[in-house]
Amino acid sequence: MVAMSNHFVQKLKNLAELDSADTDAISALTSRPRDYASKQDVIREGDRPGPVFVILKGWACRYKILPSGSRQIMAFLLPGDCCDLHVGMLAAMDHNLQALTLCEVALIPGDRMEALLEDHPAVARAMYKSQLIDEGILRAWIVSMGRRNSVERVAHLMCELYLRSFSINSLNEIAFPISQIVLADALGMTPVHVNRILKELRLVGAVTIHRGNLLITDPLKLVQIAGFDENYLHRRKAVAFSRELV
Amino acid sequence: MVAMSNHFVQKLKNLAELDSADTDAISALTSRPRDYASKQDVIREGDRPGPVFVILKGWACRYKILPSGSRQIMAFLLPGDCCDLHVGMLAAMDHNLQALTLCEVALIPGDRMEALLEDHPAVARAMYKSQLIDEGILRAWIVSMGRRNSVERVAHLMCELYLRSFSINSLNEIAFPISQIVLADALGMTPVHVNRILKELRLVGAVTIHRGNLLITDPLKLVQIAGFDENYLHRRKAVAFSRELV
DNA sequence: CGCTGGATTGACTCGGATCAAGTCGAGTGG
DNA sequence: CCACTCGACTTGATCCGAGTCAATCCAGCG
Repeated sequence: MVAMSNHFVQKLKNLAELDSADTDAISALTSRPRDYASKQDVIREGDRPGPVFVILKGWACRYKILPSGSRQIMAFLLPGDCCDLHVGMLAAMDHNLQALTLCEVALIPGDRMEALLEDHPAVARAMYKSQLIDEGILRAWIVSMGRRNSVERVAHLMCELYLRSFSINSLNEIAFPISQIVLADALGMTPVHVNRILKELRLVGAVTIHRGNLLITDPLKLVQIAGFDENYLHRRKAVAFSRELV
Repeated sequence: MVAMSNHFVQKLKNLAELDSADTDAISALTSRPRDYASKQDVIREGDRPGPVFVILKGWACRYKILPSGSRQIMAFLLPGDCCDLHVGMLAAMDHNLQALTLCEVALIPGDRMEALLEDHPAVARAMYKSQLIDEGILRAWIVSMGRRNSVERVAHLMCELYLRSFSINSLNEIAFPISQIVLADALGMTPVHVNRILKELRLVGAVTIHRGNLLITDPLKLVQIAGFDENYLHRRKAVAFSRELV
């Protein structure tokens, strides 16, 4: 089977040495993706979890709605990202998963996933590593919410998303398909304030957002504003920002 | 081997059906715990991760220090909790782990842990489930930081810690061995404000803290203030608060 | 061509931070 | 046994970052 290498394969290859048998097995499991429209829920809080979701194209997010009606986004899922391994063990989802753009999502049944991990130890290693990194990202998110002010918070998220999508795109400009409203829900701010902060970052020449793209005009400045340390992303070879850093 | 059942065993038993061979294997790996003094770091950011840590007695936390010097706690570890499975795969810790009280910690070497998971599938299931729940707790923490005000945030944390330590203690009162300063670092607030909030919660008759113990005087009120929904803890049989809830 | 959802900007408010004292309790040593 | 110290707790006064409320602008689209 000669499958086009997808973002998922690409990501796992960055996490462990995979041979062609490994990548073929992965490709086979992700060959029949399903489409989700922008703003469509992939799975909802309370639902019984089934297959493992793998985002092949587009952006998605995890979120919760509070009694008050306000929403908090706890994670962005980029192409190549996958949702919780072993979710099937839980009785009910404790949060929602939603497509932020048109998404291509592979659904891997729990037993097929188990078999994959069993038969391909290198894939298992990559998946476990990926899970560890995801946890690190959650922890970094908590740090941002707790101890960074709004400019720092916005800048930090941009740094993270830039590095996470670096493998896909070229330099300094990445796809950034999220509205200020979504950004506000992710950062625990109001859309109004997000708007002001973006303006500020634009005025100091750090970044600009144009037609769904994020252009980092001054990487070093952005990193400094954010107080960004990429160690929590556990990338093997640090290229992007680190080149700019001392 | 007739080992005293410890909190770790107890916790895993709540997550999966374990036979005596399973529990014996676990006990064997946790029989030589090491002591850590209060405020002592167990492992530091940047360190190469080694064994898996299991908290047998006492409280610990994960935290990060920002360039500004302020600290954010991202997780509390209670007796029975264990740190990341497979950490050994990462090159460096991205956060610190610290004892909050005198702690007894078991150190399980990576290969012994691998063998345990391999030979005892039920234990593996319990561990994976535990990891999923820990992630849910991180996500709930993000929601608190992003969208709850300080009273709600304090109340929510109390609800969570109460339920998490419920298995150990009896009703309405739990050990709560953390200072207001630590609480502030966990909730992204200042110690001064934490103090005021605690006073407020005391005055409305929801909770009191006395000599390192948390007494929940009005569980229903606390739950209402927090907007607490315990679903993210994925407990099999819901007893505690839910009895009070409609 | 009007409708709609996002982006933008201004005026005003308020929750929580900051600054500054002062209190309390557990050691600790003379 | 008491004075001293040190850390945590408590309280008040003031300040500021971000929320709230309310218009307006703008682009895409049916």
